[in-house]
Amino acid sequence: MYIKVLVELSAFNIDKCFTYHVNDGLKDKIKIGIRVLVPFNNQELEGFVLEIIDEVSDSMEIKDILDVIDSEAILNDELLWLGRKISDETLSTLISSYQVMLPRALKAKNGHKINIKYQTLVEIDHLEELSDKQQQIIDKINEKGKCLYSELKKINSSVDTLLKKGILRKREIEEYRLNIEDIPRYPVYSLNEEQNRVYLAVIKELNHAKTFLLHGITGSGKTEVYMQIMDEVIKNGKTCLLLVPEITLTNQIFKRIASRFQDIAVLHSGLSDGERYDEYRRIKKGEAKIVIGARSSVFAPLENIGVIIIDECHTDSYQQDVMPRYSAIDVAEYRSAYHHCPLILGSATPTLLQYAKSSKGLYQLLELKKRAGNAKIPEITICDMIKEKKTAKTIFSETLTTKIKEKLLLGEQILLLQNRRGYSSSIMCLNCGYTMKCPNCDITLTYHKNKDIMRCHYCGYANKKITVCPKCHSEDIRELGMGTEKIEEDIKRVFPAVRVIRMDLDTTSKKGSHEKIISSFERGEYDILLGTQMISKGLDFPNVTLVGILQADASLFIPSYRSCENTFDLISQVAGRSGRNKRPGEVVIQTFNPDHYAITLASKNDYISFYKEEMKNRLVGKYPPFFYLSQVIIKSRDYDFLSREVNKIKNILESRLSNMIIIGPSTLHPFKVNNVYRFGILLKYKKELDLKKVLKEMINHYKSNNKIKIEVSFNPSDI
DNA sequence: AGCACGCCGACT
DNA sequence: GTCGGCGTGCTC
Repeated sequence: MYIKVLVELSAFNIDKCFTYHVNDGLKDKIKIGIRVLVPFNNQELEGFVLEIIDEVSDSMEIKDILDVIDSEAILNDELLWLGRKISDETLSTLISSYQVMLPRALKAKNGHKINIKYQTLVEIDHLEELSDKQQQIIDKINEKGKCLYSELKKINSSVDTLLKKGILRKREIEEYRLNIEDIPRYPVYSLNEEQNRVYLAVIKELNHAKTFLLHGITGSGKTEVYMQIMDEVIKNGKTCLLLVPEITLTNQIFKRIASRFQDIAVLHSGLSDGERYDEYRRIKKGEAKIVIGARSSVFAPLENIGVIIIDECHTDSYQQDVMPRYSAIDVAEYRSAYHHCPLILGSATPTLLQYAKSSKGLYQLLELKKRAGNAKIPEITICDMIKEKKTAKTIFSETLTTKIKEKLLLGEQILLLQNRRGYSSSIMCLNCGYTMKCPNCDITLTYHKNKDIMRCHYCGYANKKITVCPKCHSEDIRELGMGTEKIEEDIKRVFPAVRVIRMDLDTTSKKGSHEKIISSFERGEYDILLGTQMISKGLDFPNVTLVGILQADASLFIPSYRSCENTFDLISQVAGRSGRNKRPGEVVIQTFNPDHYAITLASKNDYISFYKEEMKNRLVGKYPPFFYLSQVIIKSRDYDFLSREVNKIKNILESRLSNMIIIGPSTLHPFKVNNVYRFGILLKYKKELDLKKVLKEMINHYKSNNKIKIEVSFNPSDI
């Protein structure tokens, strides 16, 4: 018996099956989709079995596999197919496409072992005449149905005697590490007319692979609609997959859904490897009816999927920006086709591309234009910081300061958004203008005051803050710009009695800290939640009646064709956190550009006008949705070699691709990450034609050259 | 001569 | 990715 094995290494030149021989001892254990251990270039590597064959034709040297790792296939037919599809569509290695679908415990990778935990269950085998003490044990088992050995042992030690006599027997069962604490009860709302229309439209298509765009303003009750659809799906004996942008949201949404449904699994980056593996096994065994999770949960090994829902579908966290550069939304479409089930994309601010697709009829548009219940749309004030600047001594305008004081008196809560973490955005010498940069990356270091270090937000490099300029030896060093850390300091200065909690990448790096911050704010232990964009999406705090956006311009002037869209999204989303309950909400937007259309239209909650306005710019600039925009990324540690090669690549692309606007090569930002230099070539096109073929050949041509790496990012969100 | 280091091709 | 083969260049 011979097998074709895809080994664990992700490089284009070995991303193919290698043939191995299986000796008779291991023959019976071989299945397609399991992992095996194989010798490979004087190493031992793990790999996936993709094919089983009886004979080999030519006389190449074939080695024996060393061992079989799994008893059951970890890649089923659907996942095997999905992996091939993703690798074809995104020009990623096949192995990376399979690895990304699996929890760390099941990836083909030699080294780390993540165990399954077991518990010992005690069951009754038969009955006999027993002593009182012994009878106590039997009664306990009868009462509870099943009992753990450890529990019984606590009652009295006769359990061991009973086991020895064979009256009781032990059985090992798998233990799941994730413990769900008490789930609060959430009310079941009946759908209003608008919601009901959406519900019925989806229900009608439950057996079809149809994609819906649910455009519902913030607070319009999308979650309730999702739940009622899921209810119907489960009644039909099928399963549901719900994707949310990040961990912050998983827990909040999880609690709401868990209060109504059973058999839910969660998958997100906040879980330990062990917990994640447990959740994965529960799903695989069919014990979970609903899976809630972030991007990679789109690969959850659910069978018989009845609906896939992607909440906040405009979010760029559904795009992975390392190999395989897939979009969870695309993958969801593949799976919806496979399972013949609907896919619902929900958002208050769909991307222009998504909305354009719905106007073209590629997605069926569903709308929710009213807030659910009696909640009102928040009142939004735009605060012109040019006028305010004259009087204000802090980053807080007078308007915002007054409103914060008001809300504090009323005992209501406030959300403040500052989309930049750390203390200051950079450190500069005022004498010579020198700014501190990361030695590995082409990026200015951010000052973090509480640890008194300067940190690179790309590679994590950290160093003590300088007091003397390394260039001119001046001691006139200043911090420029403001991050959440500095704002927190400011808040404490301006509002001394206020209880403020900060939520950003730095305060949420510990496991479980997301949940801690959110629930303590929810319980009213703090007045103000200050954070980066991680507080902007989906959170639902009934007592928040004021949202302040401190520097709304920050996202407006980053050099991206999507900066206006991003600004509009951010304002709309965070504004939507205000006044979600009985009391009306307010929002203050601080900006130096009070007349910018992204800001004025967001303040009026006018998505359609923004869409129309922004579409004009996209047409003029030949940007999506009018053109596809993709990027060829070329990386090397060798700067000279790279700069020569990128021009060659551009020339080849130009000669091979017609009907395409080719821009570049230009340096990516940051140019250098972890001592690897990076160039990008932009491709704008209306029709793909033979783009993938040409790019595949390009990758093929360079695959044996390990000095240079080429990757392609189709429709990336970050340019 | 002896070996450390970098480059490069190959890996079933 | 990482092993080994080979060449270069430095040191004993």
